[in-house]
Amino acid sequence: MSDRKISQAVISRLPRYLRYLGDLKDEGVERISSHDLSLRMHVTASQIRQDFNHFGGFGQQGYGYNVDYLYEEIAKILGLNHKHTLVIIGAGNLGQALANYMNFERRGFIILGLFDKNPNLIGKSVRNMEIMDIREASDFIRKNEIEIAVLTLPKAGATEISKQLVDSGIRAIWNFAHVDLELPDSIVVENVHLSESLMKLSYKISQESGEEI
Amino acid sequence: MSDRKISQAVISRLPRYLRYLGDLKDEGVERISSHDLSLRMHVTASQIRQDFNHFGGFGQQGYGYNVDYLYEEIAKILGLNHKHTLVIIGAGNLGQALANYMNFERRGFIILGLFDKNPNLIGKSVRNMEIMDIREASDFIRKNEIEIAVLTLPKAGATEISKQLVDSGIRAIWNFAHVDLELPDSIVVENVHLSESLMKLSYKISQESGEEI
DNA sequence: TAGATTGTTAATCGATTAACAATC
DNA sequence: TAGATTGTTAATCGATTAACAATC
Repeated sequence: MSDRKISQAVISRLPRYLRYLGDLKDEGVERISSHDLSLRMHVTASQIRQDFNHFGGFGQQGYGYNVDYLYEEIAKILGLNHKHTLVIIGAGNLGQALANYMNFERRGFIILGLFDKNPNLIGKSVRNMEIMDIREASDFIRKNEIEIAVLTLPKAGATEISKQLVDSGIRAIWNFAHVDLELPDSIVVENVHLSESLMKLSYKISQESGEEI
Repeated sequence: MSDRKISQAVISRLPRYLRYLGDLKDEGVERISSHDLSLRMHVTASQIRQDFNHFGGFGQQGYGYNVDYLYEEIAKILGLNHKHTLVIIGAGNLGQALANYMNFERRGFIILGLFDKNPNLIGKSVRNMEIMDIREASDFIRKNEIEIAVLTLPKAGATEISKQLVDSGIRAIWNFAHVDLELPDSIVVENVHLSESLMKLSYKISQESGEEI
């Protein structure tokens, strides 16, 4: 299926394409040219065509791209045609917020369990799920063949726990902890470092302020 | 101060440098060479030196970099030597989670208000702050000269509200809504699109599965 | 002084954009 | 058929890596 090694830059743009194509679908638009899409997205038409052609070309000369078809194809490339099971490790504010984030379910990401080590949280109910003791996580993951672990716990515990998760058969970690996890290459890690994002914002503000110098 | 237009790639790496330097400080390490840092961070020493030299060079031949000094300099570049005031627009799960995220305060990001349009949330207390009616946001921002707005509300309202915020004098938006805001160039926008991050994770999982083909 | 390591220039690599022939 | 627009090759641009002279 896959023409090995699509660049990270291309992958990062796919979800955004999907979003715009979803909007077009909602507007009832049936087909779109790379040119018209480029105007909406503020990227070059050339880049759009290059990106799509990494996966074999979904368009037709003289016509453009069929919106529905292109949407489905990109969704498939992103693996959104499969269901994904996940657990949330760390049921603090962020973990609970993500658990309540309904949109994930819509995309096929099914939350099956929440875990924490804090006795005050264990047993508490979030979205009809009881928060479980983190010591039960390994068994749960094995039994339910969980694919993804969402790591929403403090830096301190993250490295240690991530190794246990991998030993339990987890295949991917969505990491919100402020550490770079060192795990076998076969384990997929996607980082969301919120504080780093906020620092970038801060940098840009400084630049704006100093502009007139 | 600034040698105009540092590339986005360089900026994105600065917070990570800061994190590693913080760890080194905690370990009591006084100085480090680009080579040793490159081993820890899994990047090339060349890139490290290039990155730092965009800002004028913080090292010394034959010695390396002083950890404390380098840490302070990068923090300054990122604008972390100033306090930043912010409000959270949208006090749902995610908004509340961010409000409770103490680490922001430690970095000088001071949360001064939370707003929502949901009457069930207005008046509720989060971290000793009462959630206010979103209709009061403009006045509040003006009166308190708020710099940053954190947008944690559904796609639907985001575009409209973002314009009001800008009219009220907001200078930067940390955007968690799944839209690309179209605002004047002088307004700083930093996006955190969680669902796009999750899709990238999903893509990588598909790649891993198909690897043996 | 000799050794280490930076700052910086040059070489390489990869990603983006431009151009155009193929084709619907 | 003529016009539109893709798929794809070639040109450009930018970012990363390598190399080394400067210097602490």
